Amino acid sequence: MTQVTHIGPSHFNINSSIKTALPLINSQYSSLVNESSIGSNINLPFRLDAPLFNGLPEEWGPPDPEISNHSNNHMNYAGLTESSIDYKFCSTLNSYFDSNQRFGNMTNDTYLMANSMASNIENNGWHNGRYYFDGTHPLSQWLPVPVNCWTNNNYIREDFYEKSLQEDEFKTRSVIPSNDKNSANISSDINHYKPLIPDEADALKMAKSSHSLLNNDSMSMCRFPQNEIIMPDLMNAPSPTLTNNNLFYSCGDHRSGKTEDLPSSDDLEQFAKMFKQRRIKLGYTQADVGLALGTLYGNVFSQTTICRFEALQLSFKNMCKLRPLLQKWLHEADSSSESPTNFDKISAQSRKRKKRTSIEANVKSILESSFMKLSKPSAQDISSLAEKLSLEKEVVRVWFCNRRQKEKRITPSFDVNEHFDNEVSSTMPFASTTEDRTDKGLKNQFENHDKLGKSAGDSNLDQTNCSSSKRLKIRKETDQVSINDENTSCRAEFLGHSLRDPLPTRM
DNA sequence: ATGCATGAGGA
DNA sequence: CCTCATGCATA
Repeated sequence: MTQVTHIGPSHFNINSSIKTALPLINSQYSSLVNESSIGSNINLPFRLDAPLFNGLPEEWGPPDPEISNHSNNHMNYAGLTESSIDYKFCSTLNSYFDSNQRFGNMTNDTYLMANSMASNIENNGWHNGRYYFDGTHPLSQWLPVPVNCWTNNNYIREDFYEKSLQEDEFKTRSVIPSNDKNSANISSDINHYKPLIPDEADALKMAKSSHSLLNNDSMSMCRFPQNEIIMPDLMNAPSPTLTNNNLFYSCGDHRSGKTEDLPSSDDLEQFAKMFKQRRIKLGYTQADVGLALGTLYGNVFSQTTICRFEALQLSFKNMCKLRPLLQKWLHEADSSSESPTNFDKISAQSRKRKKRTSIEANVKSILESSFMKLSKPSAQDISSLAEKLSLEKEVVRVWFCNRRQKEKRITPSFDVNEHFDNEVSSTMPFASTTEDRTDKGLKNQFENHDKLGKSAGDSNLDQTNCSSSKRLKIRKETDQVSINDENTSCRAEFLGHSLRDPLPTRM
């Protein structure tokens, strides 16, 4: 099922983006709810029936009175200027992007908002100096400012800000500098100001029971032509990538007209994340899923495999293969309100398995270092190594096989390497984070794919190769997006932030 | 969640 | 012998 929702145009009147978008969102939402299959995923950044203040969700709360005093702008809403409201909107979105449910629960309305903000930024001089540039205000921290202009207690003057936009030192600002003493009190928590998030069940209930609310004036207020934006299908379509110019999709590979729609690594990553989240919410274990796949589609899988899928620890190809199955299962599970089903145990146990040999740490590290030197040792290499380590040759051989396989996973774990990487990583500017590792792993895999793609005319891998390279590219863009880019400026931050900054605390 | 293992399919 | 998908058994 490909759910394509047309709304539009992409650049609807932004000056009142929220006010305008709300009814539109609501109408979108109501139609989404009719699509039972995805209804349960809906998660709005505010309650649909939230009391409105001046046309905006009241739960967004009152402003900091002190800050409002500083504003010499017309107050539209609770002391915030219209632009600030837009900004809040943006930060709300960022919070969503940031959170684990970045894509899993992101819904069309969110995309709509994102697009609204992007348009706003692009077309309407969104950052025209009417914002609060005070680091203490939750809204302001998302704004790009030159580092040297950022002070905690002063507002940046409009002209200063304008100027800053021209300058190279323009930096994104997603984290309040720690060397600013005054900012100590506003560190991480406020730094990721979070909107109130409705309880999911409530939101759904509300949505389902309030069609009237959604349908009447929202629709009539929606005076936009219906044909420009194509909304992504949340469950099936390639997920959006916020790193490129188009907010709405990171299309498959279109380079050769054939066999497209192989998911990109991003897609897989997002799907896996979403999948896990849903699975847990639905109360299934990894093992349950594996068995269910058997009863449903004849393909039983072990807990291990499901686990690895969720952790992106399979090969790219393997991930691609499993995804549709899991997707299908998710649909089933999502729609049928049944609790975990009873499953028929399949108990065909084949011949006895070799007792698992456990390799000692020190031995392992020797293996590891020899792997670094030579990942594919010859039979002789293996024998001699085996002898040296007093291991069975077969064990060593298998170890290398497994090690190579591990190397090819989408997200290889680097635990074993750490020991050897110490020197390298200590020279790196940042502590090694999970994300770093992920990137490293991904690159690794891509490199492999690239090689493979070139060396042999292996058509199987061609596609893999494409998406991999693409992904790499995207990654790179992401990395640079905040540095400088004429037409990205604000937008870049908006988008870039969502992919790179630490997860918010509350949720 | 992972380490060591199996077995199919390929050169 | 290798790669690849996959899983038992265990940390």
